[in-house]
Amino acid sequence: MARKESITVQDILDTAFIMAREEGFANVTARKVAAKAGCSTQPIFRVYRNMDELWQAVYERAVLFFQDYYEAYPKTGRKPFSSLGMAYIAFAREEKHLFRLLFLSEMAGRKSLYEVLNGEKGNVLTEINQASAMGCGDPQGMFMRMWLFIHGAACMSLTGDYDLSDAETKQLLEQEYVNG
Amino acid sequence: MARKESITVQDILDTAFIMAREEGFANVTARKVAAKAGCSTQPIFRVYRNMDELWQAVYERAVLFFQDYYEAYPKTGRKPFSSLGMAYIAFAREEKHLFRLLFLSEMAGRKSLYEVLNGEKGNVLTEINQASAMGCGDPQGMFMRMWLFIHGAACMSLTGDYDLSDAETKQLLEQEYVNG
DNA sequence: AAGTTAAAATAACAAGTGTTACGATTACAT
DNA sequence: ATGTAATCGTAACACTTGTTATTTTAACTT
Repeated sequence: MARKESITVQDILDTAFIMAREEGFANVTARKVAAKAGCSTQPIFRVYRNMDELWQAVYERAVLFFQDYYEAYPKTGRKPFSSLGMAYIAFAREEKHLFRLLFLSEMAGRKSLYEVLNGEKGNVLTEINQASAMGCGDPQGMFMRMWLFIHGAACMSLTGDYDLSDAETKQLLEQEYVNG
Repeated sequence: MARKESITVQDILDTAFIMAREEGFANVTARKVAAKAGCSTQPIFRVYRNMDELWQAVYERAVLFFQDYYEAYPKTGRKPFSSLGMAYIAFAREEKHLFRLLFLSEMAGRKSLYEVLNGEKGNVLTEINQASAMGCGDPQGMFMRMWLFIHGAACMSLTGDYDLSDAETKQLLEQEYVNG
């Protein structure tokens, strides 16, 4: 019979994802992943047809990672979009490489912002309904305006051009909501 | 005496800049620039010590290009930051590769947002003073909040997640200013 | 113990990168 | 015309990339 596999799909995907997270997506190359996983490049191509497939898997893992990050983020904001926005901005600050991959890359097969935000839980819809219930006349437009604001803050944090503190972020977000 | 030069610094820099603009900064390689300029890679290394120097020159040219773009952009907005913001968002839409390079890259020697926006003309200061003259209590804070909004819209346009029309942009920007 | 078979390692290929060594070319002074 | 010297093209080096061919290794059946 055949030899038992010593490097699993999980080993490879785990390693590749950690590298994407810590060193950036561009560093997820066949040889570098193999080196970090402690094997040759061969097991990668047994499990994945080619590097594109591995990259796609890493991307999808990053989507799940973000959704978990949001779930675990403390829900202190009292206004709609406030917690979602704060989680998003904190994610940009703390997970720069993943943020770039998810929300700024030109990767083929990239999901839309809406798809990534929504996941299985439908966060955006929840917030929009909440805004509507709180008397917001145009919750869709509100979401869009809020999100421009949120995405702007996230990107500025990324480049270091302006990095809001959590308190500032919260205050600005809630103020922004009032103004809508 | 020596042979006369047939490929100038301008030839190389022009070619490299056009490539950065049309094909993206990552495609500005020695061989590709040479091919497009119709010469070997040798003239590049006569004029620039190495590729880093050429890339730096391309970057600085992009900064000037943006500043000219803003100067030439029609000043229809009646509120502070409105025209600057519209020009910035239009730039993101029309010059995606240059926008990435200028405002989202991790390039070494990258200027801060403020430096790029200000240039020699001091656009930001002008707008802040104008806001102050129009009775805005906290023009610095106003600028910052407006800019989060503007940058957010620009980045969303870049990724195609949400592309505002000029009219929408203008309306939102002026509405945002009122709310500040 | 020998044979089978899949997994993993080694090594190579082809294409790309920055960079450099080396001639050939060309323009001018002599 | 000849010499000089800088410019440019050719070719190479050293390195990286994805991918594949080949060999070695290991596990189980017989």
